[in-house]
Amino acid sequence: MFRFPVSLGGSRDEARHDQITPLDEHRVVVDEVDFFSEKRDRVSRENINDEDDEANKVEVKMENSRVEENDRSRDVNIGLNLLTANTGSDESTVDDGLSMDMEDKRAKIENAQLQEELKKMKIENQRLRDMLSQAATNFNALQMQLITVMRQQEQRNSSQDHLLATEGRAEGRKRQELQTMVPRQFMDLGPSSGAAEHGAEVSSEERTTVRSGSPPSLLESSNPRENGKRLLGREESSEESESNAWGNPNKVPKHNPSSSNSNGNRNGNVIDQSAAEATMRKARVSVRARSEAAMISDGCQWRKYGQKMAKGNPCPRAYYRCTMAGGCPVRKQVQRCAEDRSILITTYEGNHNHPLPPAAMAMASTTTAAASMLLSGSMSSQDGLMNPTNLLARAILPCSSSMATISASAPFPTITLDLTNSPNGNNPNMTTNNPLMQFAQRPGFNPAVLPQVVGQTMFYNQQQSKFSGLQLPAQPLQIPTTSSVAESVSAASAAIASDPNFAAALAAAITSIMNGSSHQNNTTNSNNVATSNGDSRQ
DNA sequence: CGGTTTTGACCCGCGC
DNA sequence: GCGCGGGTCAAAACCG
Repeated sequence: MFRFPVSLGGSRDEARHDQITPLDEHRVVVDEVDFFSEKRDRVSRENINDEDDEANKVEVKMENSRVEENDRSRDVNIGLNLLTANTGSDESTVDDGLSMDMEDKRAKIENAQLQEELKKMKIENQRLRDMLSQAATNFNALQMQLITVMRQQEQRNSSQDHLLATEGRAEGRKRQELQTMVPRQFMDLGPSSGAAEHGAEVSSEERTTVRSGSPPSLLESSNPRENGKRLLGREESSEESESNAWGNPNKVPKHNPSSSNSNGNRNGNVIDQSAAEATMRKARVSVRARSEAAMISDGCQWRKYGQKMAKGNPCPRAYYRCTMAGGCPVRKQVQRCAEDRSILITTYEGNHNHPLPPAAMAMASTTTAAASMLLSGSMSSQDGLMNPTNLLARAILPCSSSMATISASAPFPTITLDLTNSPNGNNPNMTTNNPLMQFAQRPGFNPAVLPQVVGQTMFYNQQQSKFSGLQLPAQPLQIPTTSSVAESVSAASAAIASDPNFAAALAAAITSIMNGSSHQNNTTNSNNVATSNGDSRQ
């Protein structure tokens, strides 16, 4: 089991953890558990030698092989020096005073050698990180292109259906055909594509407004509270559309007939869509982790804005808001588990509308991917059978576990990622059958990084999810954990990429998605998950 | 002095 | 309608 490093905490924490037993007195408390501290420390250490590394970095990017040659040449030189030192040490039998000097020289040379190696490792580390970042960027770009193409295809299909529907109304002999056509539209296109009456037009409108968020009028009309004093407090800027869409996710009515009234040209299908997207915005990802700290560090900056005593739990629940960017809608709740107070439950809600530092990407991607899986599973059972994400989930997560659970219970669909699994896990065999678990067993695997790979795939499907209610399958998600929670993105990605089982599963899942894509639509051009979830409200 | 935390009050949804 | 619980606000206190 992973034990988080601990350090002395402040008086505030002592007050918060008044439940600590005397047996725990010898245990020190930290302000924060930093899952990614190792990574950050590495970055900060590298910054010390930034000037030295810069020149090398340039050369690394230009020609890797040259770097190796240069490094090799350095090694040669160092070796020569060492040989000289050794020779000197041989002479030490003659003169002890000289021996001391030579020992010092050798130590210095070794030190220099170690520093050289350290520098090389830093350079390589940086290069790998750049490569990973570049790969992720390329992947996102390709993903967006794919989504765009598929949107265009679906738009054409919608147009054809729309044309047929119009003709069907004009020609009575085709009505029977039309009756079979319209239901298919609902089934294939989903609420997000607009109903048969609107077809591609609505789809086009969505594409242009998906990033601009909800019309302020909609928010005002649907939420009288926004007209009051609370509107003055924050997210008052209509330009911050994303924050308008996400700023008050809880304030979006679950069933919002007024929204359809405010958009008089929308039909009932859009109402379903609105409700579905309201549900989407309410999706939460809960992370359970063992921690003595008051809050896990996920790389983001949070501001506490409230604290409440939750019923049935002696520990207060703290409410945090992301302060990395103005108007960021992401919030999280932190509470200790009532049964096991060493477990910290952090519930994330919303998606960031701003760039994240690398240290924050892991957790953010984790929650996003988990929410994606949750949401993509929140579709009708009929569609769920054809849902590639379900196939993906089956491929990657073939066996059940209690490590993560999906809850459709009101008021919010929540997926819980349990990172507290003990060594005596519930089912030790599940690691042998599950490629994900297998590669997760590797040293250096960071469970928080996994969804950066898997989640990207899920993201695509998230955009296509049809919400006809929360008929969530009992499809637990397994996010395993190891002792090396703070490992780097590079190590995990390399492990992922090098695992043939995982690669096969992922390839199969992606293939499933591609094959099933012709039946999907309503994708967005945005890779900003913060907007993709929240701004498509109509 | 600006940002954060604390904390009581308020609002809203939901169940009875 | 009322009470309860969850979530949020915002003024005051706190902190670096």
